[in-house]
Amino acid sequence: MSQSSRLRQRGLSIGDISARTGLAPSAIRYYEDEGLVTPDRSDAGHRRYARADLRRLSFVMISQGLGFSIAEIRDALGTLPAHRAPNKRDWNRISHRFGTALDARIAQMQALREKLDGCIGCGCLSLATCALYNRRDRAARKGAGPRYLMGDGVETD
Amino acid sequence: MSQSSRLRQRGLSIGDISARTGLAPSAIRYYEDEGLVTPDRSDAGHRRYARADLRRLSFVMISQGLGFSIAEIRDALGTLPAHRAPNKRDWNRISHRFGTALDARIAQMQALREKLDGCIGCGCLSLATCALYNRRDRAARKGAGPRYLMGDGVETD
DNA sequence: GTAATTTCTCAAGCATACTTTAAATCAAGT
DNA sequence: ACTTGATTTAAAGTATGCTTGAGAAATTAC
Repeated sequence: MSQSSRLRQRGLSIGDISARTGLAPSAIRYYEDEGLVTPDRSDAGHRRYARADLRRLSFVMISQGLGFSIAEIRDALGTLPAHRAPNKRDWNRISHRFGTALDARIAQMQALREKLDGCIGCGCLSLATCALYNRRDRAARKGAGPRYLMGDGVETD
Repeated sequence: MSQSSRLRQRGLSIGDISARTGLAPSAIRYYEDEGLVTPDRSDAGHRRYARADLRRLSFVMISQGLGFSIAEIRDALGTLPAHRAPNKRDWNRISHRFGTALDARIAQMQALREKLDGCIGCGCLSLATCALYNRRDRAARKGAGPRYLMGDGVETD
């Protein structure tokens, strides 16, 4: 590791950030392209990150893990104060917001699960009449959307 | 619609299937490329579907809505009897399997939600130490994975 | 001082799940 | 018969979230 402890002139290098977050440098650069972090530049044009960016990026990782898209994460990060490092209170507010959204998703999955149960029971898996299968449910999915947290396969009982 | 009622010589056209399932012809062809349906061909090379394919495709739609990937759906369909039209019992079995997988996903989301709560409480959203943020959780996501059911944004409380 | 490592940018590639487009053929209606 | 509409193929495009590769410049290590 370059010299993460001395912090060089100003800030951490992308390698330091990569080592500390576990994110690949390419991913970190991609997040910058997407506006999730905006590091300074050294005289030579190398990225220099602030310590606060570590927390910012870990929020990104966590949110990704929770299934939120880059766009959603960008929006959430946009609510953080611009000219001072976010504090604990700021992060709690933003995390709480995601927690609420997560609850909504869980509730929706449970609702679908119950509908599926209904379908299993009545054997109606036939379309037009099936409660699982209607425009509302399908129209609710927009774009390629965020990824699933657990891509676990279908396990047999 | 061509002549869906008379069934022509043998089976339904892709247009009939599209009209009945709501799927775009391009999607239906794509599902064929992916091995989810294997229609016959007319003398001229046009696809001819059996009635059983309607149920098969609605299963695909429902499963997609539940967040399963094409690969998972293909695997599940692979367990259906090959040389007779699947009956109610077959569909129930396969649906039940997906229901179980869905339950597992819900449970995992709830676990993550609880971890997030813990993080909000302790303000630990800092990385290495955060329970939400570890290789296990992240490694569990494979590939681009299936899409979310509801791409609903983050709503404010 | 020199070699090895890191970083830089930009473009292209990969996976998933499709849609769109183009040019051609087939089927249906009148 | 002729026109309109449906279907065919293969290839390319779209969106998301990155990774990989190439070539060059900067930095670090010895």
